[in-house]
Amino acid sequence: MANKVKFEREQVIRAASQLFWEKGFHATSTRDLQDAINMRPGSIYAAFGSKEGLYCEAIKNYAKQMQSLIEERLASCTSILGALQDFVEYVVISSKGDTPSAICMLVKANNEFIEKDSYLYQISAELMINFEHYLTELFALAIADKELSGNISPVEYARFFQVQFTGLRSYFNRPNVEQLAKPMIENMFSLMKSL
Amino acid sequence: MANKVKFEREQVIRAASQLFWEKGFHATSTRDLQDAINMRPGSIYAAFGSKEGLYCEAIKNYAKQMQSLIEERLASCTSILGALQDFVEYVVISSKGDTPSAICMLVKANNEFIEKDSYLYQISAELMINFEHYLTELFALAIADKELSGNISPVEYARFFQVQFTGLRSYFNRPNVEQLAKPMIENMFSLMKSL
DNA sequence: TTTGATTTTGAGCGACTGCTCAAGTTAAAA
DNA sequence: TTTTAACTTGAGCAGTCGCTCAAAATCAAA
Repeated sequence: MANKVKFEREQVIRAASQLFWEKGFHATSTRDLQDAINMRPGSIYAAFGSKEGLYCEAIKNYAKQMQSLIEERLASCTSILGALQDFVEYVVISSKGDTPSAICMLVKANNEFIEKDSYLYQISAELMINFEHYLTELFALAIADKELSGNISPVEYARFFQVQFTGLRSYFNRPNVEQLAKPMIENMFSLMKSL
Repeated sequence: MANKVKFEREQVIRAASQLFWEKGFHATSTRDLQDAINMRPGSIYAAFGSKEGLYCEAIKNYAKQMQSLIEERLASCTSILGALQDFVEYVVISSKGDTPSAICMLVKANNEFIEKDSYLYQISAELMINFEHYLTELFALAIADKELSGNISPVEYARFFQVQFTGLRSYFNRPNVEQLAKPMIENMFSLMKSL
């Protein structure tokens, strides 16, 4: 009995994610979304409940995609720091043209949702904390592999990475500075190795 | 002949600036502004032309205020780096409670206005470049005063500062990390002195 | 083929947006 | 005191917002 859903959920969420990442939550209208994911209001609200509900799936998808970018590079690199540097260079430099924004979607969310007890703020904060935990594990491995000194703890490396990475992405979200990216990323990593 | 304006322009712009800084441009409605600056639509549009016009004045005011925070500290400090560290500590730690957002208003603007040829994006980009120039001059003085090695150029110090500062403000725009701010800022400056 | 549960559609609701402008108020000049 | 140009007011316009829901379309089971 019954009918079957005609849209591909994963692919709809990815399309929505791109739009939300580019424009932010407030500046993205439900009409924009309808066009981007090719669904009518009724279907969208049946599937996701609200604009917030769809955004929620979208930002979780973003975080997952970010993590898999690292995982791909860990699989093909010999060193953890090499994989991370590859990742940073990809995000800040190579992917520049195909990406909706230079700025991390989690950071954008964190900036946009000012009510700290709102659901979407808390989701974005949680995803950032998860990412820091993920990085902390990686840096613990890097210390164990003698890639890093271990003079500071894994979580301190993770914080250092987050500050640098966020700062760099923000810095390169402006025109006419592209050629500075490579050397500044190299500085970031040589600095980290000297800690 | 005629009547005189009854509002104090500077003070109105400051109030608008606070609101825009907190909520961003899109999420601030003209009704919100009316309440915040205690003016009716007719007067606002006579004085500033549009919501954009008022935002423009507001963000310029923000940049000026930021610069005078540094200047105050330069006047009362013996060293340039000491003044800058004071400034960073004030912005990231001390002012936390009285401030509409932990994030720099210029950075927020840069994130929000995605059309790179829009007037407001260009204003925000210009103000950031001005700030970098200002920092560059300060670092040139710091090198001349032997506070910094001069192994890298003043503009490279300025870029380093911008990346760190933006990254830190972003990092501390979340709950339960306050006690990390002081040591991380100290690391930032001892790192800079070791470059 | 018919049935009937399920999904899709899109007109349109009530609220809110940025903004306008005719009417009212003010105060310096006559 | 009267005049009159400048300023303030707020009802309300045209457009957009997030979202609903009755009607149409779809397809597995009977």
